[in-house]
Amino acid sequence: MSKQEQTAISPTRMENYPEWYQQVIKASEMAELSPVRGCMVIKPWGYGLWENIQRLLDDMFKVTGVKNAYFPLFIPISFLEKEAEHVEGFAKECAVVTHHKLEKGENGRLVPAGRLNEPLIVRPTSETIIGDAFSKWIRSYRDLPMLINQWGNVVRWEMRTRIFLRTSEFLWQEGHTVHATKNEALERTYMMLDIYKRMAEELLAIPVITGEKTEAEKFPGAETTTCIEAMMQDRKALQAGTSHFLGQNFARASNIRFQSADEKEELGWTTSWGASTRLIGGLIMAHGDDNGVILPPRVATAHIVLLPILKKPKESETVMAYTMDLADRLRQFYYHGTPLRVEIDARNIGGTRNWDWIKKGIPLRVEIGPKDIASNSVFMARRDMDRKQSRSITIDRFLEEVGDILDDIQKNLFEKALAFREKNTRNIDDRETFDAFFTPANPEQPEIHGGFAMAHWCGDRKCEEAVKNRLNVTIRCIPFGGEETSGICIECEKPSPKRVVFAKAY
RNA sequence: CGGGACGUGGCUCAGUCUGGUAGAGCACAGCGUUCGGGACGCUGGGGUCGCAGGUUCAAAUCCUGCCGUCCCGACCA
Repeated sequence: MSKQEQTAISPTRMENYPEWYQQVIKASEMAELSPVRGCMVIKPWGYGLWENIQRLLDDMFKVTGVKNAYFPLFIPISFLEKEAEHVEGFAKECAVVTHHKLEKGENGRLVPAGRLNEPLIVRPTSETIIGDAFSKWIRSYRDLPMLINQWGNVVRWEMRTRIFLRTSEFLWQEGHTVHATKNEALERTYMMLDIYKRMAEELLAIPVITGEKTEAEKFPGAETTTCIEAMMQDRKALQAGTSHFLGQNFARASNIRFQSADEKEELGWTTSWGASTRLIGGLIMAHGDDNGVILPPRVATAHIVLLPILKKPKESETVMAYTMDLADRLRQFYYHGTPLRVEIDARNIGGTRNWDWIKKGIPLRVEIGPKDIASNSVFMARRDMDRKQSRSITIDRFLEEVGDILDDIQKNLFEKALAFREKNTRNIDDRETFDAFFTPANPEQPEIHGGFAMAHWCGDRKCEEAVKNRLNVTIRCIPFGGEETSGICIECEKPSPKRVVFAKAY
């Protein structure tokens, strides 16, 4: 065997990024493919992340007055038909329920029977069915704003699937609100986008750009779609959350009307906003390295694993007792409002045990052996640092500093990701440079290339499409903020007031 | 849905061209020796070779169809 440093994940990110992504998920036991085409099984280590994201996001929503509710999985086709653009956008990828029972057919196989009068679709999103409820719930301006969120699953029949990033069924949250005025609805749209930005940056440690989608990229039926866009380590963009201003389109379609203070009947103004299990894919691709996942402490399924060094039976008893006691003490520590999540792995399987946790990306590994106990210390390794930087630390200091250490990991991950994005974001002003930026040296086996190109765009859909056809590069968003600098469109050279974010995307 | 590759124990793959009814490494279980360590030895369990037909005395191997996975396009969170 060669003695050179071997990575736990093969291939490495540089060698083959898509394959690395799949191997990381397998090695970390976060999820796996299911027997159902395009659907995944989320395993405990992955689902734990989702639970944390869910809880923290939910808290942020509730602070702004949002309440949770639940609406049906099935939607009558006639509901989807109500909003023209909406149908256009989703009809192509709907799972349709046409029967309500099974009967024994030939060969004893079960066959669908009992055809439904009106087929149902499995929700690809719930604007229409929630709109229908809202139309009944809302009578007067006193009922507004209506602020509802639903945690659930949706189905979109995808051509090509990728675990966590694009599966036929995925878990998400969809918020739906109704307001008396346009401004209030717009305000809510931006408020929720800001929550997503905070969630991504503060909890997932993923820096994001906020902005507005172009006409071509916006949600079917929306007036405007806003989004957070993150850069993955292959320099592609990932849309990690969206918030839509729906104008009065869905209010009209679902007949959401209210009586205003001056006794007039008016149409409501609605918004919707969502974030999904795709976030987990983003987390993996933003922070993972060639040894596996690296979990940001704020959402990590577990924060710390205790690894007792068990040798001789006599010592083992002491070491185990000590380990259990340390676990208890750690669990009494509150990290950002929740008790530390501590695992104990007492398997006596040699170094494999350590590597299992490295691949899973747990922020802190703590070894406890007889020598540590004798010196009142533990041996601690941080997942965000080199393995050789493990160090001995006294128990007292560890207990005192554990929160700071986790915060430091969190901060370190964010800063690394931010530096990476900045390194791979460029202002580009001419087409030659632009095309070169997005063209791999070896098209047969494309190496990691490109990034975010901040370039001028005239606003014409045709130019956007031309770029997409030529390079498979799209406008990820028209970023908020940023200075208004006039320039010329990267495609047609007509004047443009502002740079937009061009990138290849997931 | 188009173009390409692939489908053999849990994982990675050999065997397929030139049919003779399954192999390796890793993982798993037991025992022992090691061990602040991705250890080693011995022993053992586990596969009707994606599915369904067909050709043949005989099919993982040849033929047809289907299903699934991955990559590249079209579509999308």
